[in-house]
Amino acid sequence: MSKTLPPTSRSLPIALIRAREGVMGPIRDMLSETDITEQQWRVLRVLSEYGEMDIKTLADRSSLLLPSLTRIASTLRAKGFVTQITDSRDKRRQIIEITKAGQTIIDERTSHAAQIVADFKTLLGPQQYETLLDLLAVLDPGKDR
Amino acid sequence: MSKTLPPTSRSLPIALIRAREGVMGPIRDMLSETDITEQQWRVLRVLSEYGEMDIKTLADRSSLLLPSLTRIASTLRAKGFVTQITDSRDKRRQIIEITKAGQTIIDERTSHAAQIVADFKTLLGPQQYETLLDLLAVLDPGKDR
DNA sequence: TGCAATTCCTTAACATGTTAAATATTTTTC
DNA sequence: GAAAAATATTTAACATGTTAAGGAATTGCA
Repeated sequence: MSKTLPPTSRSLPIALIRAREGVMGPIRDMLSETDITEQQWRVLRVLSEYGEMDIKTLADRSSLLLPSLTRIASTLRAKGFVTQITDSRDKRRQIIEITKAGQTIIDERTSHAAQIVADFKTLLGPQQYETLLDLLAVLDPGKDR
Repeated sequence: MSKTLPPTSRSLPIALIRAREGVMGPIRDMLSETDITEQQWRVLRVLSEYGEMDIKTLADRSSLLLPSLTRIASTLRAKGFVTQITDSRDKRRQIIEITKAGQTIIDERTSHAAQIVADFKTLLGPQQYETLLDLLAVLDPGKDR
């Protein structure tokens, strides 16, 4: 049983952070033309893909913590990109839905975003790209979702 | 040329975030026994590994942005885990060094941290663990460091 | 040499991450 | 059927992420 940490250059947490920086760079560049953040983009993407849902499910699917999402939802509401209503059957629940304006944000940039994804697939090679996603999924604490 | 985004469940940025959550979980549990954060731990680790350095190099090696590190350094200074002095030859430069107390924080938890790393290596298999680090390195924007 | 460009770091402002506590509503239990 | 337990969300407080601007010191070059 080793008692030595790997050099920080081979540290898994740091490697994950740096890889994320690398991937998010071009995406952030794309989003800089808009007034939404990376997280707001993610939320709109999930809403666009699945349709309306309660805020907890939304947090889970967009990998955000609830307190963050509460704030983000309020920002997106102010920008007119989502609506938020109280569920009539269970008044604890907040239901979020993407608006037409929100959907437009997604539609106008889907092609560009897809190109960025394609570039990374090319960079790694399609095979290794899939391998990477599979390996990352093993580390996902909520993979039983 | 596809114009469709992958489902968010197969999105590389999201997969990276979730994997990071999974890896950081046990590390955060470990750090919860202390009063330092994950980032503060990373900074102390780098300082312990490389010795004293200017704050910019430290930011680079610990994958933090300079404004964050300015604050973190000030926190660590207040806790007595690092010292910070102005370089006498180039008075723009701030030199950070880990203190004995800071080194103790690292030493007392290295074994536990190494065990966490070992567990992930076991989970993935040593082979695939190396593969994962290699693939992540390809995405690292600063890999020429 | 003197000043404009560059470099290093900090500050500012706002968004998100993270944990804990608070609030409101529903469900359970006796 | 009312108090207790559980659930869904928000609020609070503090740390970090991110981009832009500011301040101090050094460098480059006319």
